[in-house]
Amino acid sequence: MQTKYNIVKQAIKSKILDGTFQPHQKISSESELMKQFGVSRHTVRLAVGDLVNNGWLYREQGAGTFCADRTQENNNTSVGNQKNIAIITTYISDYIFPSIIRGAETYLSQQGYHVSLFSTNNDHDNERRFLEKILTQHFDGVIIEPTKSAISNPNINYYLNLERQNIPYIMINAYYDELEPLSITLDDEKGGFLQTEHLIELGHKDILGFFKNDDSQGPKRMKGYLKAHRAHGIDINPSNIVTYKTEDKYDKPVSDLAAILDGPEGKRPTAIACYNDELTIALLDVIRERELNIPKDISIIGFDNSFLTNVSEVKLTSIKHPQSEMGEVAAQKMLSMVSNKHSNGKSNKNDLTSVVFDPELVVRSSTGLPKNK
Amino acid sequence: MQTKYNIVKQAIKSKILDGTFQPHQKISSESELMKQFGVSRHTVRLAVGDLVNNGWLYREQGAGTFCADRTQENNNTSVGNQKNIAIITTYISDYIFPSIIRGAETYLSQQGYHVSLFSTNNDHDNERRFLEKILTQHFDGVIIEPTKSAISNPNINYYLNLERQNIPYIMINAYYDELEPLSITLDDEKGGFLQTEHLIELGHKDILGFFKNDDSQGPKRMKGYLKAHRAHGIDINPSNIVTYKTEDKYDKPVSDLAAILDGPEGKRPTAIACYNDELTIALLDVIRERELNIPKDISIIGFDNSFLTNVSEVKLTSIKHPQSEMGEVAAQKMLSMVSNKHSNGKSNKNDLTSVVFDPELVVRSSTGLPKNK
DNA sequence: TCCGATTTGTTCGTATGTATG
DNA sequence: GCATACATACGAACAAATCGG
Repeated sequence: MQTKYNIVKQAIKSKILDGTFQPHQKISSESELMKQFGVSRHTVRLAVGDLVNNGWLYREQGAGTFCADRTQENNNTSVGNQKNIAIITTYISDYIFPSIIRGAETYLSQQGYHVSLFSTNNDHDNERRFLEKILTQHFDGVIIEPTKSAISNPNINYYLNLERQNIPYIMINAYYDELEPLSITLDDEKGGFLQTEHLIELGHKDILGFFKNDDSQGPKRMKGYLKAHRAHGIDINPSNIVTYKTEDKYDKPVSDLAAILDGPEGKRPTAIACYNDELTIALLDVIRERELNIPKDISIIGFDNSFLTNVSEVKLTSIKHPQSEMGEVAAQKMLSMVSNKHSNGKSNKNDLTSVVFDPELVVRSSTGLPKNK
Repeated sequence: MQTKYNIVKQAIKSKILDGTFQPHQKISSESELMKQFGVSRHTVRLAVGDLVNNGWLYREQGAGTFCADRTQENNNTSVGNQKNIAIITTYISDYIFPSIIRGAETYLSQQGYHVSLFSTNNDHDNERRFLEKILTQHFDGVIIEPTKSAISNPNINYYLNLERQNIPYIMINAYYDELEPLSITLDDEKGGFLQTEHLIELGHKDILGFFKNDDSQGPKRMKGYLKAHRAHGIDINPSNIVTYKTEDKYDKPVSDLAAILDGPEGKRPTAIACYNDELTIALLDVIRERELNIPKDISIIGFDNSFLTNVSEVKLTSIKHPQSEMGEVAAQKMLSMVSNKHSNGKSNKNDLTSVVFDPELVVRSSTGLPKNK
């Protein structure tokens, strides 16, 4: 329910949580807020009044409204033995995310932790909402997959606030470079390299590459693609690289491939390297429609070695992603960070280093020798 | 300082303290208070709003303002704003479960609830462990998908204990018959009927049916399969029914189908009705290996209308399962049960009835006319 | 010390939206 | 469908406290 006073309320709360308003600092006056949000004084007072009631602000007649100091309000911190870990991912129900989550959930659950899941649907606003929730309510730690990790993140302040409040967080799959956080990732560049090298070694020289470019995995995989070409002394045709954003994933790559396949036959690529298996499955339909045989007419390789490699008539060659293992490792690290926090200080330095998984090539039937070889 | 709203406030508070207003009793309406004290509505709302904030009253739109029950609000003061709902399913990361969970999680999260997930992996011991946790720690409600709902449940006592402790629970997908709980399900029998009837109407008379038999959905879908045969006056070949347990789902149906397809051609069924899409995808491989064309040589129909209907070269005809909608409805009902508990008693009877979703047939390319027709 | 500008506090009026019974 | 009751929102006025000059 989006009421005006609620919008004002959330906006003020956000500014407190992201550190714009520091404790005991004066916030905007009522008349300023009226202008800012284009609402009546009544509405502003409702919003501010709510926040005062919940301990976020305090008012002083004649002086102004001030940010409250919530530093040690947490008398309820140790609500018994209720330990909470949050997992934030872009999606929870799609593709390989369920596997990653399961790996973490199983471990955390066994260790007696409560696990809360949130999915940002690749939206920074949602990410902010959840970070606010974590800062507000009591959580012992967060495992987070960054949203749109390739572009600069508007919620950096919230992460810094997590650090200030001593709430440990771990990033998986990717990380925001500015933060240099503890992270559990796959070596995406090497993965992209293995993908392309496999095709090159089969004899392909004209390899179409599809890469998502709004998370940081995409550019890294593309870098591997380029490196493999260079390492084998093969020229790269710039038009062989197609990039797309998450919101276009259902349309752009499909129509781009269709255009290429319907173009002059001589210029048709003999192989395709895909950002992931999900895209590969989508592109299969384009190839089928044109009655091209895989891998005789065209080879195609996926990424992540997900369950999707196995659902179609063509079994996909792919690159192994640790999936549930990644989740489990993240969970283990998280718990050792949580216990370190309590035992205050030094610990196994082992536990506090980032992990980079090594990708492996898994060959199935979607890749083969090029036609004219 | 005697402000008008303070006078009103004190007067109402007095009536609560001297027992004029008993817990859950409706107090005077805002317009009545306006008359009584000769003040504006705004002033009344200020006074009442303060009392609501301090837990003396609660308001219900359209109904009135009521005296709160402050009898055992002791622990509530600090922990009270942390609302916890548990979701227990057999799996969290597989198949359609992520979608169901997402539907519930999104709604509960929006309403400010804290959601904890647990997966039993179809094991009664795990189910018991989680129920113990819920009984021990503070949870406001549970959304649960029964584990092995077809066979008698060893944890019935735990459910009865939930009732005794006044912790509301809702079952989704299936329910333990003995408990007669509030449940959100799909009409599985009708789904099975639609599946089979679709094949019969296409002209199939020899229809192989695969049904899981350790959850209650399986037998119901099978019942629909049988009913459709009877409704169309078609004899049922007993050997056309294959049942399997969850732990055999990767082996038994596949080997059984292989044996049948490798048998005498005359006795080969012309169509297959599957317990769900996941099984359907697995069986596709068996059919492909024998180079049979779908749907020309054999039709196959799935169940749940999951994302798997769309990943293969053959797009699966299936039966629609509400998935995320089921989760959301369960979450809504859960919250109205939780709030009823607090306002103690009467409520919309609407909210407290079970929901049975109506399945729909979704036709794609995996079903067609039988060969000799 | 007083003034005036600013800021929050109290109070009234009015209107429309939405849930309940 | 209708009356009732609470929810949201705009406008206006005056009071009381604060703060810099």
